Formats: sequence, structure tokens, C-alpha cells
Amino acid sequence: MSQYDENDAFEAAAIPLSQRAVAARPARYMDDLNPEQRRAVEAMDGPVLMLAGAGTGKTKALTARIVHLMRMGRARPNEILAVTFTNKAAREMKERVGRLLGEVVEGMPWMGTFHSLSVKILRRHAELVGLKSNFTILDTDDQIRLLKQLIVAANIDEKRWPARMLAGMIDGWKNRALTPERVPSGEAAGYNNRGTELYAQYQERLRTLNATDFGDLLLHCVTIFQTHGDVLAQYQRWFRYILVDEYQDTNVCQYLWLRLLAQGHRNICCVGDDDQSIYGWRGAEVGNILRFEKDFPGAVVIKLEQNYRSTPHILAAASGVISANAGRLGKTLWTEAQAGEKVRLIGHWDGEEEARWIGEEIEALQRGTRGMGTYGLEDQAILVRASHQMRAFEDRFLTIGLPYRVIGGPRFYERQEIRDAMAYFRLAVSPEDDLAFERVVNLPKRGLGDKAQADIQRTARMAGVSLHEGARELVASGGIGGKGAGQLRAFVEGIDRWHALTLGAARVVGGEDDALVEEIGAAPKPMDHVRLAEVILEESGYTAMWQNDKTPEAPGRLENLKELVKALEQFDNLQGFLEHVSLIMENESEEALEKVSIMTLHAAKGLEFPVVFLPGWEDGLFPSQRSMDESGLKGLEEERRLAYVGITRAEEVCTISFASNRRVYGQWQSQLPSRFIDELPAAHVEVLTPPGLYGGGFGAAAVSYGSTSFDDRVGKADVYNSPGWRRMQDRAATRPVAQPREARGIVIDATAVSAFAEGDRVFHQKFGYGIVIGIEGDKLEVDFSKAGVKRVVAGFVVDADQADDLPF
DNA sequence: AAGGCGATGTTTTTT
DNA sequence: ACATCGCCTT
Repeated sequence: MSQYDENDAFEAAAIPLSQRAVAARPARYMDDLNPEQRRAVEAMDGPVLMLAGAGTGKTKALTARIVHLMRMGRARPNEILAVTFTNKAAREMKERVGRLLGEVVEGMPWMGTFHSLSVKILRRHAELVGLKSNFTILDTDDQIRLLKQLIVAANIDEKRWPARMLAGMIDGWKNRALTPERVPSGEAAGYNNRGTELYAQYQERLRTLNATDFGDLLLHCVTIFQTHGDVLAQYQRWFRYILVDEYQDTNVCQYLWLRLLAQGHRNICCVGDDDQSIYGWRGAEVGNILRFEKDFPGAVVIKLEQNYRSTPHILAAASGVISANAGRLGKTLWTEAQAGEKVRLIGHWDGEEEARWIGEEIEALQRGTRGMGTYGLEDQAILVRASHQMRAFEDRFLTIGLPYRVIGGPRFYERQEIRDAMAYFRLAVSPEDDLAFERVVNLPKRGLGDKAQADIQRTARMAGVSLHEGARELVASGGIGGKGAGQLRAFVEGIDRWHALTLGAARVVGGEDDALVEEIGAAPKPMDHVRLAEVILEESGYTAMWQNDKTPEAPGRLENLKELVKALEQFDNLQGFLEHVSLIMENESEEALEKVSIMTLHAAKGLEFPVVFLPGWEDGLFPSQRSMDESGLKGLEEERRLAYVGITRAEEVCTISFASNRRVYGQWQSQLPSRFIDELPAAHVEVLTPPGLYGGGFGAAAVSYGSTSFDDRVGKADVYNSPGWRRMQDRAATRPVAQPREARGIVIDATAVSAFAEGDRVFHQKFGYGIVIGIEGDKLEVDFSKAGVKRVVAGFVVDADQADDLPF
């Protein structure tokens, strides 16, 4: 039922091997593998690196390999360690293995994410790192709150040295498997040179709270492996074969984790694609995959290069872009598929027009009026670099009524109301959970402000007890005045009551926990945990808080709370629920209705769509300026891999676009087409002419729109240097005060629009008439009669006299 | 204690 | 532009 069911892996081993050994019957799972895939499946022993390009059937090979290992009697299901990064990937792999086996074999208990597997291991050996086996896993909120307290306590200006940043540093250290004492002295700059000290304090606090953060799950395991040879040896013996998916995304800590476990037999198979490493910013080390053969001498390296997903043009475009990266392991994707459409490239005046055009294009493809076939909405996706780009599309699609769904929005369990409710549940399960107490003590408002909360903290600290007990004492001693007193008393008693009810609930389940069984005698009537959850939310006033809330999102939040309670049904008790939620952030209720998908490039990894739109290919946005500033060439190369990932998501139609103007942080900015566009091989690209732009003016200037296709003789360098391209870039770079513009299909000639002066009466399509009151570069400050004072790009307004002649 | 206002910092995201 | 956050006012 649960993901890491304690249907214990080790005990499962007690079943004799003979019962499992399956007679060698025709190996169905091998039938439709290509020679390379087959090689990856059959190279069972020793280190194997499977370099699997996009769409080359890597999961197929990986799952077949697992089945093969079992069929050949090399390992029982519970002796195979298969690691993924996401729960989704783990789930899919389980399903596929199950399907290949064609029979219900008891699950593979050691197939899961790095984190879930680490939890499983850590619970068995928690005491080795000073934890109890029922430790809790903090979410980011709790982590930040805890750090903030430490920073304030250390008398460090929290504004100059924010807790978020420290959290990031600590995370980075943990990703590199650095415990506080191992952090290089040079790296603790900031926080008054007390960064590592704070890190150490934080670890101490976690231990006191019997808690870990996400990074700890892995790091503690590594620590245990490194310091307890006997424990490590046990697991090395246990996991006879190790498989790792998305190896290019592993960080140092994960690498150590794997290497320690694989040290003995070296039966480790890593699957990945260095060209799809896009998580360097969160600690992933491409170096891990580049170094594999050195780390594991004698490794068999198998390249999967036959692509089953995309057309040749799409593959060629992707290959062209990625070839600009240095230090690749190098693969050349090929396909037997027919040519199909070239990658389409189109420029737009601004982001809104881009969204409008894509919306129309999607509808046209849906109707099949593009002469390129018919594609349902669920076959089409828009992949953006940064999530704020999604807005333009959402706005546009809402106005034209085009159904869409955003993938990877805030996850269910990350929503405020869900976290609040969870904090209540946590308090009910363990009243001493101080972080949960802090979160909801004044939520809903109980008249307990900063002062009251500080008093509770002080009382608790002096007595060396939890906040819950501290609050009880404070109430008893009358140390808290007036209105808050009664409410705090009610809160404290509420926690007591709910806690008692959870204990009661344990008996219903059968009381596997001895400690709980002993206490049950004192507990009141047992209560079903789903009902209990409702009671808690009701009695605490939390539900009422949202019912009384008049904001438009309140109903949705209540809906989510209902959903949360419903989700509880699938668990045995509140404890069990909380145990698992921290690691499993399921994206549920994604109806597979006919909808266009909108998501970031990161979220798109591993997915594929017949039709893909890649908007916003503009320097600074994509590649992201920040990425380049922070990580230089490395950053640029990662951005380029992102471009590669984007293009290779497309099966049949891939459309790249950019806009000349875009609002960035509220300010209009001229944009240059992405340098990645220059890297697209001309022979595989078709340049489209945007509608409403014809002849002369903007049309000719921008990207040689006049021609319908790059001349095949023109190499990419020439494209970049082509007159039209050049002119457009010059234009963008010099940013003339007045640019020609397109208004409702009417092209206004640039020469007719002279530069503006203060006092000019102008017209703006959205804001109406106004007077120019200031000029700064190509931006005008205009006092609009209806919209008030706005800053607009000069190209967006016309002389009011001229506007009068326009047929609006 | 709670609501309102100006300074601030804006990627990508899993567990 | 826009949301978040800390501070300041009531």
C-alpha cells in the first residue's frame, strides 16, 4: 500500500530461491530489443554504463535488464537495488517490470528514489547517527523557520544573511556530502564567518528534534556506510545488482552512496545521458557520468543511439545545437523515421503576439488545417524556460477558451492550507512537535501575537520542555493575560484531546507499536483517523477560518482540505500518513482530458509530445542571463542542454519562437534572438512569416522574414550574418526611439513615426490617449487620460493624430 | 495584535 | 508587474 512498505525486504529473503527461480522460457522481454539494447540487457556482471540518448528506449532496456537478471537467477527481486530520482519514475519502472514479468511477482522492495531508499535504510540504523528510528522529515518551510531562529539567536542580521540563503548553502554542502566539520574553511564566508557554526548548530537542533531534512537522508546513510563497515557489508551483500536511472543527475553524495554500495561486486549499471544533465544548479555533477569509466575500470559502455521518437529534422536540429558543447561523451542519434516537417522558426513583435500566434497554431493543428496532420490538444505542449513565461499563455488561452493544463505547478502537499492542516495532524500525533506548534498556534488567529509566542518559547526553554508543555505551564501560572489566555488554554487542551484520540486510533489498526499499546488503556474511545482529521480541523477552527475568508481562493482551499481528508482513507492511521507524505509529493487529479500542456523545460524531461512549441528563445531569457552570470560557460552549456532536451521532446512538429520585445520585471525590453537559434542547422529549419507583417518595415528587418526558408546553402554562421538577421540585431541593439509596430493587422511605417517629444499627444492601443511627460531612451513616460501615468516603449505608441486616421 | 504600506528581489525543482 | 516581507501604524 505504501511506497516503502515495511513488508520487509530482508524477511522476504527467507523464501527459498527455488520457489522464485523461473524456468527458462522464451524470453519475451528480449524480442523487440535492438542490438545495443540487447547488449545492455545481457551484460549482467560488472560495471555497465548505458548512454541512452533521448528517445532511444532506455527504460525499455532498463526494465528488460531487471527482468533478465531475475530470469537468469542472478538475483531475487529483493536483491536488486534500482534507484530513480522521482517517485513517478520508480512507479513507472515497477509497472513496466511487472508487465514484462506477466505475473504478479511480489514487488521489488528496493526499487525507489534515493530518498525513499535512504529512509528505509536509515530507519534501521538511526541510532548510529543519533536519531531514533521514528525520526521525522522536515519540509523546506520547517527548515527555514529553524534556521531563522538560529540566525537570530546568533545575533546575525537576518536581513543581510537570510535563512533561505543559509538553507541553500547547507543544502549545497549536503549535496557534496560535507558534514559541518568537513566544510572547507573558505566556504563559510558570510553570516559573520559563522556559516559552518550555524550548520553545526542546525544539525544539533535536528538531532534534538529527532528530525532530518532531505539532504540528511542521504548524508546520514553515507556516514553510516563510511563509519560502520559491518552495516555497509551487509547491504553490499544484500544488493547483488544495482541499477541507477538518470545517472547524469546524481550529486556527490548520491555518487558516494552508490559507490559504497557497489564496491564489492561492482555490479552496477548506470543509465543516463550527459547531454540531458540539467540539474547542475541543484548539485548534480555531470562529472559523475563523464568519469564513470575511471571510477569503474573495465566498465562496459553501451550507447543507445537509435531514436524512436522524433523525425530526422528534429533530431538534426537538436544535434546541431548540442554539438556546440565541449566535453561530451558524444552520441549521434539516428532514426529510421521519415523526414517530416522541418523545425519551424518564427519571430514575433512581443510576448503577447507570440502567445496569440501559438494559440491559433494549436487550434489550426487541432483542426488539421495546417496541412501537417491533425493533432489533439493532449498531443501538444508548450515548453518554457521559466515559469513566469506561462502567464502570457494562460491569459491568452483563457480568453480564447483553449483548454490547457499547467504541469508542475505548486504541488498539492506544498500548498499552504495543506501544510497547515498537516501541522495540526503532526501535533495530534506528537504534541512535542515544536515546529508544527509554531506554525499553527496563531492560525486561525487566537490573539497570540509575537509577545505571547515569545513568552511560550521562554517558558518552554526554561523548563526544558516542548512548546506545548510550555504553553500549558504558562496558562496554569497565569503568565499570559486577557483574551489570549482562554484561547491558548483551549488550544493546549485541544492538542491533548486529539493526541489521546490518535492513541485510541492505534488500537483499531491492531497496535503494531508496543509502546502505543501500553498507553491505550489510558486513552478514551478510539477514533477512526479520517474522522479524527475532520474533528481536528473543525475544533481547531481551521475550517471555519477559510469559510469566513472572502478571498476568491478560499473555496479552493476548502476543496483541497476535503481532498486531503479523503487521501487519508488510503492509510492506516495519521502516523502512517505523515510518514509518507514528506517524501511523496504526488501530482494527483490530472485529468487526461483534451488539454494543451504548459510546463517548464525541466518538467518536460522524460516526456514526449507529437507537437512541441518552444517560445521565448531570446538571449537573457533562454539562455538565462542569471545562469550565465552565475556559472559562466558551464551555465551556458547547461542551458544548451536544456535546449536539446526541449527539441528532443518533439515527435513530429517542433516550433521555436522568440519575441523582439518582452516585459521583464515590468519594464519593456528589446530582446535579441537566442544564440541557440544561430546554432540550429539551417538545412533543417523553416523560417515562418508572422501574420500581419508584410513587405518592408518590420517584416523585412526581422530575421529575413521575407524568405520562407533558409537557403540550404547558407551555413549557420552565414545565417547569423545574413543581412536581414544583422539588420534586425542592429535594430534591436541600437533601439531606435520609434519602432514600427503592428496594430490590428495594420503596419505603421517606421518613417512616418518620428521620435516623440515631451508634450506630444500619443495613442496606445491598450491605454488609449495620453500626453508624453518624459523620455528615457526608447521608453516614454506617458500620462494617459484613462490609464494614468505609464511607462511604455516608444514603439508601442503612435502620434495621436496618426491614430485618429486608423480604422479602430 | 492586526492590517496597511513601502522596500525588495525576482530561474530552473525533487525529495 | 508583482508578490512577498518586514516594519510601522492604529
